[in-house]
Formats: sequence, structure tokens, C-alpha cells
Amino acid sequence: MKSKYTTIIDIARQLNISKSTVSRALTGHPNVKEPTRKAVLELAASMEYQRNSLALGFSKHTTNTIGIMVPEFMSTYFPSVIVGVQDVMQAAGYNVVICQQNESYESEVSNMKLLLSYRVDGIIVSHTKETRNFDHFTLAQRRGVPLVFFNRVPDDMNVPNVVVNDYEAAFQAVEHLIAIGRKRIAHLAGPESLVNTRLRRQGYLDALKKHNIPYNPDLVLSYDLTTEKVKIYMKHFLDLATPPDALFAINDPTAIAAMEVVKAKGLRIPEDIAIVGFSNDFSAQLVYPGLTTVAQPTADIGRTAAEMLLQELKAKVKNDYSIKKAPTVQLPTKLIIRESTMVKEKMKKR
Amino acid sequence: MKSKYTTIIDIARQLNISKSTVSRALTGHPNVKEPTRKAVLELAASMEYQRNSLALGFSKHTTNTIGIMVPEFMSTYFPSVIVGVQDVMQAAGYNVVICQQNESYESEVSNMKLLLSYRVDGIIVSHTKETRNFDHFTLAQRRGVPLVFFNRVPDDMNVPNVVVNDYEAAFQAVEHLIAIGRKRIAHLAGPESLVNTRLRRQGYLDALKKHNIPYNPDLVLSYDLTTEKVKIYMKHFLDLATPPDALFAINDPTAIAAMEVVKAKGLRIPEDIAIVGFSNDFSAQLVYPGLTTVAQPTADIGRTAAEMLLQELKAKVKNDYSIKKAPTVQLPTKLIIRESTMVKEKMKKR
DNA sequence: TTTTTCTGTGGGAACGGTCCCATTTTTTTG
DNA sequence: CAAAAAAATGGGACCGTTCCCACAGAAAAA
Repeated sequence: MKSKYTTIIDIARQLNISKSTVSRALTGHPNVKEPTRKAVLELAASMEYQRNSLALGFSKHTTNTIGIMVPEFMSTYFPSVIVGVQDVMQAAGYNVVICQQNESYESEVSNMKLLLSYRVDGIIVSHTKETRNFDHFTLAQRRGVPLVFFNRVPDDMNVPNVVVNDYEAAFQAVEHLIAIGRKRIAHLAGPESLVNTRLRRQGYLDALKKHNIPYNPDLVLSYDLTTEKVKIYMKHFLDLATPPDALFAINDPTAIAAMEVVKAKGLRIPEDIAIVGFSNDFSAQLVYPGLTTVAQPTADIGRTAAEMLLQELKAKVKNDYSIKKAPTVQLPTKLIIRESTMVKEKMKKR
Repeated sequence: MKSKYTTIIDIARQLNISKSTVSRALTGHPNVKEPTRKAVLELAASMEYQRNSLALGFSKHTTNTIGIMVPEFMSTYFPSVIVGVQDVMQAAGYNVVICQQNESYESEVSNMKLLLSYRVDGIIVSHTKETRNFDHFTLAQRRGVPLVFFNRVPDDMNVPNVVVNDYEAAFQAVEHLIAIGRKRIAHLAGPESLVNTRLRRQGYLDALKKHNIPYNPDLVLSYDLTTEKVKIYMKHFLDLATPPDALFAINDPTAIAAMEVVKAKGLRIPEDIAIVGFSNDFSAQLVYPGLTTVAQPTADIGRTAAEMLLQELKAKVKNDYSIKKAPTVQLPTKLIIRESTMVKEKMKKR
């Protein structure tokens, strides 16, 4: 079965020249006479020649393609990081293959193997909430495929990464709740496996400590980021003898799901309970009331990760394997205050 | 520079057998003696052998990979279609490569070439709002790469596609507005290039006609799906001598952006103006008031498209090129009524 | 036993490019 | 104008895998 794709050999035969010359003409090698080059390019265009990237990557051991692995893409966070990555990578002449894990560790492992089997030149990763074993990542490193992590970063791997200061951002968010007079601040934390969870919780704890608010373990729950659990835990919080007057949620979907529970119970936001989320998803400004949250520079995160990966790729070509501390870039966050934490006076002004 | 990847030749050398046998053992060919197979598999595992998909695809002319091209993925619509596609394709042993066009025609063309250069076996597509030229799609067909379209379908290509009944859904949505007593129903339509735009507008027109509401051209505007334009057009509508008392928007982001304008002007939804969107994006239930919209079975759309593509791939293998009308599958929609169109009495009941 | 049919294995072409190393042709130089 | 240098081209190895063909040895059928 003859393939329907034109090859350089087809072109060479038609012009009665060698495939080497055709190859040179097509890749822009200087040593080709102008008329020859012109003839090749014209024939290639008319035959709709399309280079075979498989053959190319196979032969050159480099594919000009990078992978990006994200745990999910139903919130706007990861898609917009991806857009940032594509931005930089495409400008640098790389293709970007997107993999989505549905928060499943298994998918993560198989997607990683997939990317490696396609010999991508590098990978940008944010791991799933289930990931506790990082062997598939070290495998990539052993294969000489540079990795750059963002957002969800393994804490025992020396690997370049771009993050925000989760600790500081959480600290500020909680201080904001304290500033509007809240004393019983609950925290819905994420799974222990994520660094973010631990850093944000520490920020929460330290903010309380700074303002002499005793830490109440009953008001902190770690959960698995599923909407059903938010409902259960939130009901639990609200049914306490002395329920919380504020909630700091690990992320916006959590905060929004929590808001539903609060509203269903007939309580008012922020009067009865003020709520703060994290990441400034697109929906944060849509919910009613508007959700106060920590904005992350998503597109910048993607762009920065891409630039770091380009650095790594360049270093690799130069065989620069100096073993030094992998770089960590921290990008700034910004607390966006909306109605979900607006004290009375301010609300009236609107 | 020796590659760091293990090859079947490395394995063959170590075991002192031929690479053919190694290949057979690894692919599960029956004609391999049990001890040989075991030895190969064990050594492969210990050397962390990973098949080179480039070499494989290159040699076999089939990559077991399909592409999916979506115009954007900041709304929840396309991501959730993608999840449906991955679901089916992965179960069938295919890999899925995701491409995102940022609504740019140029990206669409270059992504198409990219996918073809990687020799994907098939492609699932929803084209961008800018796409008016479909040569890059027919190119794929000429190359023998089957296409399946969904949602945004070119109307002059005989190609399998999965859609919803946009006409009918729009008709129902507008009838609903009429049922709650609205007479001056505006319509923010999408770009002319999309079939959806035309079908939904026709549904709108016919619903008006059926209920003897004269068509007022001043109340219908086509636009390019950018938020800024929604603002301009919506302001224009509201500033009319007799402004509309209802809006049927081409999609949810449009409806939501329109709501902002209405609220900013101090008008009430639905009392002053009732609003209906399309697609039931995740945000439709979050906005205040909740947005009435036409729900599309997104995951099913993805699954169905994937199944159709699998059909095509099977047909291709069997060389079944019977030229018949390409199948169109229409999936059901459902009008979801929320507060943005709830008449007074019903609202009080809550 | 002899012939035929399996079974298991090895050898090598093929896939479509790149790239190094001739070799030929053209240009420059002494 | 011959020799040297540069430019343009051709030849063929190579990349990792599959798969067809050949063939040896074993098992089954005659």
C-alpha cells in the first residue's frame, strides 16, 4: 500500500536529482544553486509536500516538540497556563502537545510514557492530586528529557519550577479575614500530597498566630478536592456549636461549592460567613456574591515555565550538565477583594 | 552521541538472539518460545525499555494517535467534549493529541499541518470562528486521514459530524421567552461563518413568526464573539427608544457578558430584561441570577465523535471507500430554566 | 521411515529523512 | 592557463522497528 504522502524521493525522481539535494533545498541549506532550489520548492508546493516529522525526529533524535501535562482543565487555571506556554514555545519554533490527566495518577504515568515514546524534547508538568510516587518523572530525567514543574511541585526532586508564594498569599488572605473582624476562620485544605496544601495551611496558621487567634483544629479539614466532600465538610462546619464566621478555601472551585452550601442553608455571605478562595478562576467574578480570592498570574506562569524549559533545552545541547540547584521562580500574587468579604459599609457604597 | 534510550538491538545483543525475536516477544507474537519471551520481557523491564513510537509509526505508517482540534478551551464546553473523546479513544487503544487554536485561522492551518506531519490516524475538529477556507481540511482527506467534525461544521463538506439541533433548540429557547410574555426579544448572534449562528438565528426568526411577533431587524446583531463587542452592542440595545425586554444570546459567555452590562446599568434580570444563553457552561449556574440556557450533552458529543472516528478508521483499513453521504448524528439538547427568565410568581415560590 | 506441516528463529529490506563523505563542477588565484 | 579553492551535487550509512522470507529442527501425518 503506497502512502498518499509525497516524499523527498518522489520530488528527487521527478527532477532527476538526488534526494540529498532535495533535502538541502527544503531545509534551506546554503549549498544549493538558486535554480535548483526554486525548482524543488515549486514542485514541493505543487505536490503538497509535507515533511514527515516521524522520520525527521527518528533520524535527528530531536522532535522540536515539548509536552505539557496538567491534572485537569475544567477550571480556567490550567488552560490559561497552557496558553502562556504555547505562546512562548511556538515563538521559539516548538510544538506543544497537551496531556490532561483527569487527576488520575495512572493517566499521569501513562501519559508520561506516551510523551517519552514520542521522544518529546522536554516536558512541563503539574502533577495530579493522587501523585505520591515520582518515578515516572525521574525516568524522564534519566532519559535526558528536561522537566519544568509549576504549581504542583514535588518537594523532594531537584527540578526547575515556577510557583507563587503560597505561604505568603495564604497568610495575606487570612490576615484580610482577620482585618474585617473575623475570629473563627475555617480552612478547607487540599490533599496532603500537594505542597500547595501544606504551604497554604502554614500561611493560615501563622496568620492566626500573629494575631493571637488560637488555632482550633476542628476548623481545619483536608479533603480530596471533590465537590461532594465540600458539601459534607461544609455542612459539618456550619452545624458546629459555634460555627465559623469565615472560610479560607484551598481554591476557587472549593470556595464556590462551599458558597452553595452556605446559601442553601439560608445563611448570608459575607454577613454570616465571609469566604476567600485561591487562584482567581474566571468563575470567581461570576458567582454571587463575587468571590474574594488570590489572583495568580496564570499566563505568566506558563510563559515563565516555557522560558525555563527553553533554557534547559539549550543547556542540554551545549552538554552543560553542571549539577547545581535547580532554579525556582516565584511569581507575585494579588489578593482580589470582592463582595464575599466586603464589610457592610463598603457594600452599601456600591 | 549515543541516545539514552534502550533499543531492541541492545536487548538482542545482550541475550544473543536476533532483534526479530525480541520484536516478536515484545509485541506478543505467538511464535516465540516461552523461555525466550520471558527472558526478553524481563531484560526489557530491567533496562526500562520503551518502544520508540517515532520509529514504529514511521515503519508501520500508522501511529495509533488521533488529534483533536478545538477553537478555544477557556469555556467548559470544549474541555468537556475532549474528556469524552479521550474516554472512548483511550479505551480503544488510541492516544489523543489536543490542539487549541485560540480562535485563530492561522493556528488552525498550522496545527492541521502539524498533526499531518505527525501522521495522526484521524482528526476530530471544531473549526475557529475565522475559518472560511477549508482547504486544510480537504488536504487531510486527500491524505487519507479521516475527519469528524462537531459543533462547528463546514456546510459544504461531506464529512461525518456530530451536532445538536441548533435550530430546534433556539426555537424552543425563544418560545420560552415568548411564553413568559416577552415581545421585544433581541438576539446577539455569532459570526456569519459559523453554521450555528445561522441555524440558531433561523430558530429565533421562526419562533417569532409562529407567535406572530413581527421581526425587528434592529434587535438582531451578529458579532465576533469578543467581550468588548458584547458591551457595545448590549449598550446599544438598551439605549434604543423602546429597548428589548428579552435577549437570546448565541452562547453563555455572550449572555454572561450581556448580564454584566444590564446590571451595570441598574436594570433588573429578568424583570426588565430576561436572558437566555446557549450550551450550559459551568458558569451559567454560577452567575447571578442563574442563567437560563440550552444544555448540550458535551461529553456525549465527544464520545460520539470518537466512535464515529473509530468507524472511519475501521472502514479505511478495510479499504471501504464507498462514497455515500457522510453520517450526521444529532444529539438532544435540553432547555434549562433558571432565574434569568423566571417570571415573578415562580420566583416568589423559592 | 519419509514426507509434510508446524514452530521458532535469523536475515535483511523498508520506512523518509539527515548528514557526512566523496566527487564533480565552477570559480578564484597565482 | 594550470592549480587550488569553493560551490553544488550524489552516494550511502544511519536512526529503531516491523514484517516478509528463508530455514532449521521438531512434531505430525503418511
